[in-house]
Amino acid sequence: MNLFSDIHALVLDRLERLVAEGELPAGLDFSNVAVEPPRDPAHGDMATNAAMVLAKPAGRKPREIAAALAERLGDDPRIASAEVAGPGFLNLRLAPSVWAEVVAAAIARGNDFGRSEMGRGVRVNVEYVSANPTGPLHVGHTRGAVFGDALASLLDFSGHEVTREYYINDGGAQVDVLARSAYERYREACGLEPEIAEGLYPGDYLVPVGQALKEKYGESLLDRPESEWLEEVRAFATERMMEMIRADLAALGVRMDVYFSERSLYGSGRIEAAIARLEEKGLIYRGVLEPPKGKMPEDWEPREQLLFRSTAFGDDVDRPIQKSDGSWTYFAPDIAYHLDKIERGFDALIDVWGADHGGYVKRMKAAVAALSDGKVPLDIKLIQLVRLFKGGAPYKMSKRAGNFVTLRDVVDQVGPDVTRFVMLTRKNDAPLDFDFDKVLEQSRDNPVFYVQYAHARVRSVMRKAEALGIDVNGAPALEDEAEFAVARKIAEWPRLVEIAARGHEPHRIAFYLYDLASAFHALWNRGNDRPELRFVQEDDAAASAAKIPLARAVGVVISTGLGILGVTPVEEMR
RNA sequence: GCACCCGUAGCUCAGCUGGAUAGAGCGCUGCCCUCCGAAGGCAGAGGCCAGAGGUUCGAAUCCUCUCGGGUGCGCCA
Repeated sequence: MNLFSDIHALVLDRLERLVAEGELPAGLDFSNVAVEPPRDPAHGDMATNAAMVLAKPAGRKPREIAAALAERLGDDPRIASAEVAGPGFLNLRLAPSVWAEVVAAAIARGNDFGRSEMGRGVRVNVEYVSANPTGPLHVGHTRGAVFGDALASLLDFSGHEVTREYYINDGGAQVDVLARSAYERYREACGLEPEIAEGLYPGDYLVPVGQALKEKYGESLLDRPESEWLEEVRAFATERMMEMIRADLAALGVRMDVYFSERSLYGSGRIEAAIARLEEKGLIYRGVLEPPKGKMPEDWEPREQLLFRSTAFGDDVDRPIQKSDGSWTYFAPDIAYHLDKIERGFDALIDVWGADHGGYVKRMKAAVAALSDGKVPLDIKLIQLVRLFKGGAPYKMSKRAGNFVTLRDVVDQVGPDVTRFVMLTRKNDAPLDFDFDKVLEQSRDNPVFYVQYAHARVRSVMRKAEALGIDVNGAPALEDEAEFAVARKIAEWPRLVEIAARGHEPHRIAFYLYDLASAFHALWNRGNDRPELRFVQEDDAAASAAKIPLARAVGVVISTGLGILGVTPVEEMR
């Protein structure tokens, strides 16, 4: 039950009636007619802009149309009143019974309340994390992981068919560096002095890899040229890194459907095939790029390269797909990878990247547009930095990795639930401050606590009701304004899910849950002064039975919302 | 130099495919707690939505320009 779409449908029906009656001309476009919650509760429960949107094409004054629409809406039992206001808004007040129905519907549908059919039949691929397999995941990856995972869940909840995917960047020079770094740890394991040269990965996490190499190969790799061990050590170390990364993700509660290896594309002919596809469209040519303006590289010299005509799709310059030595740039396998996604039949692609990759967005969109003939949209979400604090002071740590704070450091300290929620308390493109102390604080200004506390209060009510033998399946009855405020918030949930899903903005769920918790706590606090508003009233089982459904519905929505964010709702606060 | 992101209360940030008098938390001011629903509650002050034009019934939101901050700019991914 989505109350807003129900009323929206009602408004459209009455507009059709006005057309049939000759009050409005035929052929009007109703697509911009909206039914929304008004900012000011004094304006009623819902407002529609229909009259203002239609005034011009209909050649009538907005307030006249609004008045006519108000009259036609009056015969629906759900509409208690319809008033023309301001420049032509129509403010609707709904019958009290409607809110009780919403509460009942939330309880009846449980964690499916708010589930949408919006994405029915739409296959979406969400690619996120995709960190180089050269070390443990750090905080930046953590935010991307949480965002991508919550977005995937949100899309699933709104009816899309979702695939969660990780692109393993195991094809470039960085995995050779990994191999050399692991080799030094191997030498160390063999009792030799490791030489961690400049540019190699110094982190302790490679020590066990070195030991494992010794267990597998003994000392047979010592004193042999790199060319003889590089490939095997690289494959071994990469596999170990991916095991570690998978374990890190698991600790955060992230589970991918597909791990796609960049390396698997090399030598398979698929990169060549992807480039050939672009070439058929006349988008590949040999040319020389202009040097970048303003910041001339020291060793710049004009060189002819193989270029992709990304400017045909809005990019600023054409992009190289081959280095001057003839090998592929990182862009080439990425093109092939995205072609693979297109060929797997996805209707929409989403990539989640760190904000430092922003300069790469246009060319990737250009490539996908070219390869899919514009049929498969690619949305790229950039994740801004996480700034770490502890007790208000900047936080630095280098336990395992040498110079950065890892996902494990964060999860071990505050737990996966807190980590996930906090990571979603900012828009993806805004920097996020993460304070190890504040996120565990039990106070109103900590949204994690505030939302969990609301859920715990609901559970507490339910436990108490059961202990007292109160019927928790009764019909809801609402009387106080604070109760209606909570019910209105609950009614917004299905609408919010669709808005958040449409915009690929999971943070909206977190903000909504905070608002819902806030309305719930306000009602709860009201019970301090007015005991008759308490959910459980020990001396009045009938009153309790009428009140408890609202609390229960709040619990349903909070647990559903937290579920989308990947956060476990708590039963009680400790 | 160019591109992308950002600029909203003292601080940190929300703000729905353009909607009415722009919201929340912190901080500030005032009132309220003599247990068992105060790990606080209620109320208030605080804004030229960076600035200037434009689009329209209507702009924080869309377009252009300016200013300020961040990120990136062949042979790293």
